[in-house]
Amino acid sequence: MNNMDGFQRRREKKKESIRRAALELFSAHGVQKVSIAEIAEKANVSQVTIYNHFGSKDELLKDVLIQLAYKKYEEYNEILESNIPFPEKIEKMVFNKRETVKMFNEDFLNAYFSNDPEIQAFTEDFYNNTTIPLIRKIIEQGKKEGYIHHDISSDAFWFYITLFINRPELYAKLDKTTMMDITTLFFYGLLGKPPIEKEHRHISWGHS
Amino acid sequence: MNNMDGFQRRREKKKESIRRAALELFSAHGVQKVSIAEIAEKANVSQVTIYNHFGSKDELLKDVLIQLAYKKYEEYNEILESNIPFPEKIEKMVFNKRETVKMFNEDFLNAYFSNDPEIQAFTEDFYNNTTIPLIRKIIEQGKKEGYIHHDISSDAFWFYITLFINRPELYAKLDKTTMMDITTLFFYGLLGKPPIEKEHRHISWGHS
Amino acid sequence: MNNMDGFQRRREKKKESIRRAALELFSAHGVQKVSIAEIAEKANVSQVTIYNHFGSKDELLKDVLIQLAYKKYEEYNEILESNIPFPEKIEKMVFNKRETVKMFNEDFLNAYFSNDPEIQAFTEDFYNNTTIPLIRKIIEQGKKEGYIHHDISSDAFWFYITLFINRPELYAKLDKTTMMDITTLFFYGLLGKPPIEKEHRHISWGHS
Amino acid sequence: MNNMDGFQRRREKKKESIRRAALELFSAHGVQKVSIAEIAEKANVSQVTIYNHFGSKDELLKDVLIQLAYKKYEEYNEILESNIPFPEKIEKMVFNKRETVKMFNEDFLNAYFSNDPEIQAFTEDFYNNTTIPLIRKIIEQGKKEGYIHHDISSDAFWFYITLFINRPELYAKLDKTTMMDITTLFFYGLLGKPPIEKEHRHISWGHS
DNA sequence: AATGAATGAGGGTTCATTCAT
DNA sequence: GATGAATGAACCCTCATTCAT
Repeated sequence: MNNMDGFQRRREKKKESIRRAALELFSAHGVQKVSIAEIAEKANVSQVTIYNHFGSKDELLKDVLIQLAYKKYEEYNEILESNIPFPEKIEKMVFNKRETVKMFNEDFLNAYFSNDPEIQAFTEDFYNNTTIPLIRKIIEQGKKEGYIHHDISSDAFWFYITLFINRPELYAKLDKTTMMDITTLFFYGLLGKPPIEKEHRHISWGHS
Repeated sequence: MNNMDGFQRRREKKKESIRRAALELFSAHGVQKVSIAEIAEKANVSQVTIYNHFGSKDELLKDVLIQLAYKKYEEYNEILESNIPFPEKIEKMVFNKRETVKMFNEDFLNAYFSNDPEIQAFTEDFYNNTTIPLIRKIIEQGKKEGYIHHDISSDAFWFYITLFINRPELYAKLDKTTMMDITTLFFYGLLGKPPIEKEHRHISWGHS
Repeated sequence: MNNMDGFQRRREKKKESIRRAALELFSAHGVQKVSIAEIAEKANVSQVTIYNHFGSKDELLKDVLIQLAYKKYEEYNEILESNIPFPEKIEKMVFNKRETVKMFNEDFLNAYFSNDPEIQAFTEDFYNNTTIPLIRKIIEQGKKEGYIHHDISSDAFWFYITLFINRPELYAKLDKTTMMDITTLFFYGLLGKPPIEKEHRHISWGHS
Repeated sequence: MNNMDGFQRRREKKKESIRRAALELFSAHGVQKVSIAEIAEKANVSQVTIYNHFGSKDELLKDVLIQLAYKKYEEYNEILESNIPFPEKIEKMVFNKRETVKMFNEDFLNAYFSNDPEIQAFTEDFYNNTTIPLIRKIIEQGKKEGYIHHDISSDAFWFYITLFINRPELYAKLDKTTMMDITTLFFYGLLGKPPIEKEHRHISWGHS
């Protein structure tokens, strides 16, 4: 039993290190430019070990993406459940400079796995059972606290959010002031009135 | 001379047909997935002809991108100079379902040509001499007509615009109502007040 | 001692199950197309167990072939010793639809183990001490009973027989009438007179 | 035009040299054991050239087989149309030590291309339109001249012939006397009467 | 100027085999 | 003795690019 656990743990550790290497390289250079050989080297295993564990490059990619999806979901959920003001929650979700997820967006998935049934099933399932409930929670909270206009559909909200989310590599280049301007634009749009005192933005926001 | 012109014209025509083929394929499948052989076939020339005209795949890509940059600039400039209300101008620029330009964004360029001096030079030059003046014109007009809040920096404005621009493949999937919601969000942000009558949005917009 | 026997028996059982799996797969798909992994799976053991017992794929193949040789010999010998008319014996040997032995022919052996001394030694030894005596017995019996023409050398006889033997996968496709025609051709050749009553062929055969 | 011919001729020459190399190697070592690299080396071209000309290893194999089929057919047809006695024709067809065709038999084809529609279509077409008419011609001639017993079906005849045909690598090892014995067996079977004077076999054969 | 032919370098994948438990 | 994990070598194939006409 103990032995078995040891096996399993080791196995999972190695798989995890392969996943991590793959994610980093995929994110940095794109899926196609990264060869199995590179991943193997970065993860300190032989190429074949990757095949033994994941079957193929595509399977590895799928695995990485799925793991990532769950991880992201938990991150967001944790933020949502936390005890900070709503605008700050949104800010954390949207503008947080967490790890790069360049590859994790529908565009990419659709382009890469155009007809893969497994990925389609997962995507649909994940969207229905995980993403949508999460969005609903967010919107509910936002509307209840008066931070989201009640006329906006959840589809539109999600789409809007998605444009801003997951772009850490873009935000990384911006200076602080611009970043704050962007945040303002996010909340108030091109025409919206910016808060009177930028420095104390969070305080000045209240139930409008 | 006349003869030469004929030659030149033919030559340019062939180059153009190669460019067009390349752009379409690159946009549809991504730069890496498209082989020179495919471009050659689509453009009805031999592979070598592409090399004769452009030197290499990367050079071809650069050429395509640069041409595209100029074309896009002219499109935007034309809209700006036109005689329609400002919000409509912005809408046209941002939400217009023109041809796909999936590949034409800084992300992509940086990822692909990480250290290419030529592309860096072009990018910088184009940004300074073309993009910035354009943005400046837009902002000026927008502020003068009261459509853009006067505190927003041009960097932030540009960044914000960029998030929405060039996503025709995303907009294509949205229904009309959602699309209108997005437009509202774009102008007023999450917290902003949406127009009273959605159907006559443009009319209702005025100096807030 | 008893324990040891138990061990031995188990061991031999496992070896046998590996042999059987290997033979089936080799016969069905050819030696090269079958991987150790497949054999291991079919035999319900790990790949390493195969190596522990047989040393290598080639050794396993040799082992399988040698076992098969002995088995076939015994089959033939048994038929020969049995109490049925000579032509029927021949028929049983030649046209019997026993298990497939596609891989067990000199062609294959020579091709696969071109220079393997062990297999050469075995082949020669087996041929001298087992095949030849068997053939001799057959011919002797056949000539004594008038079923084989006395001028035919044993080499030629063996060669002739070999052409017909071990082709169960070919015979399987033939309908009954054709099969009988082939048998006739086998005994009488292209020019030979076929039996008067096909249905009672065996009866009609006699000392010509 | 001339130029075109030159191109075509060169191209065909190279393809032919690849085909020849492939055929030799496939015949000698079996399809699977031969790598594209080996064929390329033997044909004095790069591996890629093979791919440019044939597309894949399987396509190359198909091509080789199809070419071979036509060639063999012509060989046989030529013999059949020639002006020599019937038994000699058969002998030439059957026992001729032409090039090796180990790989060219239904077994092999079926095993290798189990479900390839192209090869199935070709096989069926070739069998119906080429093989069968040829056999018919042979049988007709044979029966007319009294060399084939009139009760034997053409299926059986073809099957019988096939057992003997295309085994040059086997015949190569036999001494002359044995070879003649085999020939006798082929014509007269195990029970048949051998010709009185082996040396003048051909002469002694006549309308029985 | 344009093309058909040819290629070196590299990528994903498989397999027989060994290592470590 | 048996197994899961790991691997080096090799294979088929693709691609950007060059050669020869």
